[in-house]
Amino acid sequence: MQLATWNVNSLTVRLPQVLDWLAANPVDALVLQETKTTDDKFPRDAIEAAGYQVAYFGQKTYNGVALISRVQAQDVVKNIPGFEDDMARVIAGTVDGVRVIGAYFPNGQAPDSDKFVYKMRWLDALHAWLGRELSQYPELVLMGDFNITVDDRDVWDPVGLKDTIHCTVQEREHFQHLIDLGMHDTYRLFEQAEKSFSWWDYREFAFRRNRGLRIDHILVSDALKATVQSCVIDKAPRKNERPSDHTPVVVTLG
DNA sequence: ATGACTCCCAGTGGGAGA
Repeated sequence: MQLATWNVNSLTVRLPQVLDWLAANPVDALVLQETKTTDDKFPRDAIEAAGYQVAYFGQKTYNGVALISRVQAQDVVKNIPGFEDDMARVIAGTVDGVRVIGAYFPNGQAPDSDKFVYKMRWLDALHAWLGRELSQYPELVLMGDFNITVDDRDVWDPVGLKDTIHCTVQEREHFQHLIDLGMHDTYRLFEQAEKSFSWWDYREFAFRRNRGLRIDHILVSDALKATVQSCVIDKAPRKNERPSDHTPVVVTLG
């Protein structure tokens, strides 16, 4: 079973690239972030024509998530139950017996901002809900754009970016709290090249210079850990014309 | 450098992303 996550930075712009990518990478499920489109405009037909089912939860201009899967996802949940939020950030569903949660974590803007306070509140709510989901669905995958670097290996310039957004101690503590529930960062279960990132700024030729961050992650529960065969970042779509600033991450479960 | 690039909704600029 293969699962993937991709922040597409507008599905309207990136739909052809998503369809091309799925044709070349026929994964069982793909979660998207930053679809930036309302549900009435979601390109459902094009995705179904490619042989996939889809559940989606969007809004105008910002955010928006989708869960694309070979078999229809069951028991779909949108956003974090009990957490009041006007942003569309989470979609969860059960695919082939595996609970799949796709999430677009808040950016946080800057450590002293209101948006950072919201990010911390959102992370608390996610943690509480993930605990409940794990007791109901032991075989669980949490993946998406976390907007958090796990440690300095995930940062192109850890000295220059120390304590800036995505690299703060508070964000990394929240990530560790998720791990402490019995989750595993699948990328680090394997030997990986140094300076491996999933996002590069559009400016200053950041991709060409490999000035990036690893902020897109795939976490699996204890029950799935032994089945993980690989976790790879697919840099190919970042080389497309009009690329997303993020590139897909793919996990293979045996 | 409170920049850079891209997307969106707007509308001949500005917010947000990371």
